[in-house]
Amino acid sequence: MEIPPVVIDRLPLYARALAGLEATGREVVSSQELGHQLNVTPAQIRKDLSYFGRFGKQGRGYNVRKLLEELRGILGLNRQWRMTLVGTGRLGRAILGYEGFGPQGFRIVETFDSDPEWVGKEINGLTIKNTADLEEVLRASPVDVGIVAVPAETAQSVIDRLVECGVQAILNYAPIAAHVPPSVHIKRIDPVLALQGMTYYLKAAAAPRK
Amino acid sequence: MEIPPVVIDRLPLYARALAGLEATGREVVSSQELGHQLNVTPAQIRKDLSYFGRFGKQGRGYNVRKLLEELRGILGLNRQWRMTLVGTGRLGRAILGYEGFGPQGFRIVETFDSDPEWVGKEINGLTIKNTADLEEVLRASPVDVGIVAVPAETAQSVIDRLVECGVQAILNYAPIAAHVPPSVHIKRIDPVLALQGMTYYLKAAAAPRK
DNA sequence: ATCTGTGAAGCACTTCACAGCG
DNA sequence: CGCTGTGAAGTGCTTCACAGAT
Repeated sequence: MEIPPVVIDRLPLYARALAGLEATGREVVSSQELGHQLNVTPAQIRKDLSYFGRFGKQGRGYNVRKLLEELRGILGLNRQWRMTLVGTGRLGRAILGYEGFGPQGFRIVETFDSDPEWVGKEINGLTIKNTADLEEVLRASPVDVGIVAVPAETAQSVIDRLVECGVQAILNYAPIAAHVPPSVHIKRIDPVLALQGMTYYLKAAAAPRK
Repeated sequence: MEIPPVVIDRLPLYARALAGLEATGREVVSSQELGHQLNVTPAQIRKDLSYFGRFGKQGRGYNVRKLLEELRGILGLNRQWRMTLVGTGRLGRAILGYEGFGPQGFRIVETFDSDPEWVGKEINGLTIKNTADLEEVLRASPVDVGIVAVPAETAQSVIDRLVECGVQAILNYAPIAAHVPPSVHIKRIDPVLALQGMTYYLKAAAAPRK
């Protein structure tokens, strides 16, 4: 069956909430309660889950541990995912230092920069390699995900090369709308776009200028 | 007229592409070319713009400078927006150092932390204030946007307090689904969710484990 | 001849509403 | 009796297709 992409995007949200509930020792949860916690309608949650199976018990709700395990299986969260970071500028180094990836099974195992000043240096236990050697390094040490944190001008070419290396998922921090073949998944992390999408609604009620 | 939210989210994308074209001296662009650059159908672009007016010339396309100016006006990108950052941990400090906000008119003018170790210290020319004094500080120095970079446990309470201070837009880096009144706009920046939404598609074709 | 602006058609996602099970 | 699972109805967004402007 073909699952709507929006559904896939909500599953990690459910998984995270369930992990929180499990940590508190909660055993059962209803779609109503989960929905309230996540700002999602209960019907939406039930419909989303119904694409994958029947995980609940009528009259009771969902077993927290069991549903979490199911979602982890569906999303592939039970594995370790190998990632490469390209670009070790300010932003790239912040990504390298981000503590949020590891606990969720995402590990940066290779990192690249094109500045000779940085190549060979070590950050967080990783030696920065030369972007020129990307293909060679990734051939010996394949990764599942590419993280792009290079300037806008070089981002598309870096993405092309990652795709050429067989990388199927890319997290793009560069402010460009990248082109990738249909088989490759790419998501943009772009705080400026997020802000600009909100200012539209603020125009009328802007805080007094100082 | 009520504009679909997805339309608003695409406008900043158009504005960015137009700014790029303007920088190269381009005077006219068609919906076809813009769409090709951004992976958006030409019809979508024309429809989106038609919510706000008739900016193009039939047979020719859109004047780059004029359309960009229109979009800036619609989105409120011609102003300076005052922001506050709450949380100066690793992530918060990276946000403070991010060079992408300033050129787009977004300026962090107040920053807070609850750790006495950090309060009073100066980063990037900003003195870190005590989160306990949030209300007092923002009363004297109101902001348009709040950026939340505190741990998950305290994020909701910080968001509540920002809302109480009249902040109408929030950029949330904490891994929680926050609750805000309908009048407040909030967007999540969450690379882990983004990754988890892609691994679903990778499960089948994962790179060989090392 | 070309490209916009736009009603109308089409598609995708969300919500409803209720049968059925625990 | 409560809560799931799910067809069917409803909603909102996208794409089509073409009249009309230059």
